[in-house]
Parts: sequence; C-alpha cells; structure tokens
Amino acid sequence: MRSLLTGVQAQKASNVLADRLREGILTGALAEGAPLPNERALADMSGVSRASVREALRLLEVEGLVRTRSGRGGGSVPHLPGADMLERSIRLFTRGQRVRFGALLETRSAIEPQLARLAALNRTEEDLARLAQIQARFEDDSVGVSAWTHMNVDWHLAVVVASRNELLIGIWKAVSSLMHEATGLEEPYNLPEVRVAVRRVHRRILDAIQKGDGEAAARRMARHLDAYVAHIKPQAPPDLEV
Amino acid sequence: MRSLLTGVQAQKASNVLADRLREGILTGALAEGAPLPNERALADMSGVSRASVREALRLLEVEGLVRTRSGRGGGSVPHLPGADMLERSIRLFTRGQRVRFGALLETRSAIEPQLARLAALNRTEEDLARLAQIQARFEDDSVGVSAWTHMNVDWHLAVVVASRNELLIGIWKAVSSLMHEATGLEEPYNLPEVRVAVRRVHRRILDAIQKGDGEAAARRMARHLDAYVAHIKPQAPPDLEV
DNA sequence: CAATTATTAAAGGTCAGACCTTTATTGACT
DNA sequence: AGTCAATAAAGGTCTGACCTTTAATAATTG
Repeated sequence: MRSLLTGVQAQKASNVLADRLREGILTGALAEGAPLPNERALADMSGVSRASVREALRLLEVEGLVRTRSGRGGGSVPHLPGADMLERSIRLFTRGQRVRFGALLETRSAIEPQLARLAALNRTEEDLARLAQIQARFEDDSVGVSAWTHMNVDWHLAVVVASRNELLIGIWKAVSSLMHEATGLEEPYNLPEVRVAVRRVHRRILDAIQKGDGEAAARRMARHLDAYVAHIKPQAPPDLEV
Repeated sequence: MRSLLTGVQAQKASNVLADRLREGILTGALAEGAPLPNERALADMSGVSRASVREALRLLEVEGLVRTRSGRGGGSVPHLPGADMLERSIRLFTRGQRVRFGALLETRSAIEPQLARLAALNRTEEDLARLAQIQARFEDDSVGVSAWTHMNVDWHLAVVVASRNELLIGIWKAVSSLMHEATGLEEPYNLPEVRVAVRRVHRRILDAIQKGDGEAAARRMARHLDAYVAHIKPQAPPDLEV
C-alpha cells in the first residue's frame, strides 16, 4: 500500500511549466529567437499564476535556455545553451569543490592534445587559413606581453575550434578561462627565448594539423603543454584554489 | 556624458541577494548543512519582498547551491555544487548544441586515459583495495549482461576516482552517464570472448596503476577505449544525437 | 524638414497579504 | 506502547496592485 503511493510527489507548478518549456526549446518547437508570450499571457494560457510563470522563466534563465529583457519590446526569448553556460557551471563546480589549480592544468593537458588530434583530422580549409593568419601575427616581436598572450590564446582557440567537437571545445573554453583568471594572464611571454620556442612549436603543431597527422599534432601539443606547465607550476603554490 | 552612465544598470533585487548568498556559500561563511533563515525572515532581514527572496533562492537552487524542502523543519540549506550539477549542465549543453554521440566518445577517450595516468600516480592503498575487490567480482562468469555492465561501470568509476582530480572526475561522470543513456547500456558484454578480453585488459591496467606506471596505465586505457569505440561505433548511426 | 524632446504603451520587476499544501511534532486516545 | 488526530512551521500559490525600464510614437522646435 505504501509503495503504491510513493513517487507521486506533487510537482511544483513552476517546475512543470519549466519542464514543458525546456523540452519545447531543446526540441526546437520553440524556436530560438522567437519570443515567448509575455508573462501574463503565459499565466492565462497555462492556468497558473504569474508568480509561478516567473519562477519557471527564472529556472530557464539560469539554465541558459531563455534570455529575458525588461521594457517594451522585451520579454523572454528561447536560447540554446552555449559554452558560456558550461563555463558558469564549471566555475561553480571548481569553486564549490575547492578544485586545485593543478587539476585545471591536468584537465587542460588531458583534452587539448586530443583537440589537436581532432583538428588534424577534421580541419577545413578555412580553419587552416585562419590558423595561418594567426601564426603570421606571431612573427611581429615588437608587441607587448599582454598582446602576445592574447595572440597565444587566439592561436590555441583556433586550433581547438578546428576540432569540430563542440563538447570538448566548451570544456576547453571553460577551463582555460578559469586558468587565465587564476594566473591573471601573467604568463612568461616576456622572455625572448620563450617567444622563439613557442613560435617554433606552434609552427610544428600547425604543420601536423595541415598534413592531417593527428598523432603528431597530439604528441607535439602534449609536449607544448608540458613545457607550459613546467613554466607555470612553480609560480603557483600547490594548494592554490581557483 | 553617455559613457559615464552606461553600466550602472539597476541590478534586480533577487540577483543582488542571490549574489550575496552565493558568495557566502562558496566562501564557507554559510556552512553547508546549516539551514538559512526561512523566507519570511530573509525578506525582513534583507528588506526585499518575499517574492524576491524566493526568486533568489530559486536561482541558487538551480545552481545547485541550496536544497529546499517544504513542510515543517524544511527550508533552504546551503550545499556545495557537485558532480550532479555538472552533469545537468553538460546534459543541457549537449542537447542544446546537438552534440554528436561521437563527440561523447571522443571526450571520454580524451580524458579517461589521463585519469588512469593520474590514478597510477595518486592512488592510495584504499583505492587499490577497492579496485582489487571489484576486479575479483569479474571472475564470476555466471552473471547476466546487465550485472556485468554495471560491474564494468563500477570498475571504470573506481579507476577514475583514484585519480584525485575532482574536475576530470565530474566531467567523466557526466559524459559516461550521457553515453549510457544514449546506448541504453546495451553493450556487447554477452559474448564470452569479449568478457575474457575485457577482464585481461582490466587486469593489465590495474597492474600499471598498482605499480605507479602512469604511462602504461594511460596507454592501456587508451587502447581499451579504442576497442570499445570500435565495438560501439558501428551500432550508432553517425548522426545520432544525444 | 529634420532633429530633438515629451508622451504613451508594453513589457518585466516588486510588493503586500492572504490562503493552500506539505511535513514534522505534539498530544490524546486507545 | 501504538495509533491516530490536532497543531505548528515551513514552503508553495494566488491575486491584484503598483513601480521601473524601454521602445515606439507624437509633439515640439530650430
């Protein structure tokens, strides 16, 4: 008797509505960009109060599934969750779990070589063109350390994007963003010999990507990251938290 | 003149309150498990209405930072976001971005060898004991395919947990959970020769982990996953979406 | 006529207060 | 002691008013 009735648990109205809207958005029934009815109309249509409608919309907003704007012409529009949402939740996870800075390094070292491998296998001509263009910008040695670091980020991002694996790309973006926050972008790119070495290894990695040699791309990227870790690790105390 | 006034943007009351509570929880000022004041009290204390308090709590709930229960003795208690939260958001991301099933396989293949390497370096005696215990259960060949699959999941989870990298562990859990949903756990563990092969490679991986040989552990795990991919890939249409 | 400025309307944001539902505790009655 | 009813404490919901933000429109003016 008891077991028959467990699990019925009256769902909260806002959750029920949020579930429906979420499914609609994820399946595409509610097209991205096409505004939802306003809150009062949703309340009338769904038979729940406006307060509950608002809670449902708030759930979806936090999940990255709608964007809400005030004022005339505002409202809630469906939006597919992207890398920014992933970054937010990975940030919360790392802060909440007190994840070590070293764990971020390990994560990046785990995935970026694979991203390089996939880039070698899946890159398009446009990818190669963009990579070549970014690589060319490295030749200018007159730029400051900040600009150089940004170029470096752009280079890695371009490689990563060429992999065509959206999930790994999203994770990579989140992790490297957290890393850059933690290091304050204070990377060792002021030393001329470091710049020369980075330029050379970047060239070799691109070479492998261009030739479609996934193994070489992965191997070289792994070594490149090991060198980076060797540079950065001594500066960060072992128990640094993000 | 214009530029002086941009960015002031009156924050919503619920967001301000949520931000404060979030910081309190993440910094530990609001201890996990110690219940927050009830909604009416929070409203009085913060000077905003109960509706706004509720919205703030709802934000935090979706972020996995509080758990809320109804009824007497209920209320909202702080809670540090864990792997379950990460899994929810990775699930939303994969569905929203229409991530291919193959991308999940690639992600797992990217991180699990590194997890095995870290396990070899960081495993404790307890980890080894648990792994040995799980390995022993594999010797019993009479179990059904479902039980065998569960054992297999347990084995991989135990390896992964031994790595002591909470971020990679969280990502691994999320990805493998999504994979199992997509495949419906219909894995090829009914064939005796597959079972023998899996048992053997598991043994060799554990061997490397026990010896602290990270390279071997990573290499063997990578091969093991390649074999798994080779088994599973033909069954899944290339454009299968999660 | 064109540029600016006021007005209005449409939406979300907030509030107050009542009432409902769920759940744990307490107490009364076997 | 065990069961069942009453109570209390919390979240959940509803209503309806009002405030604030923002875009569109109308009025004004150089």
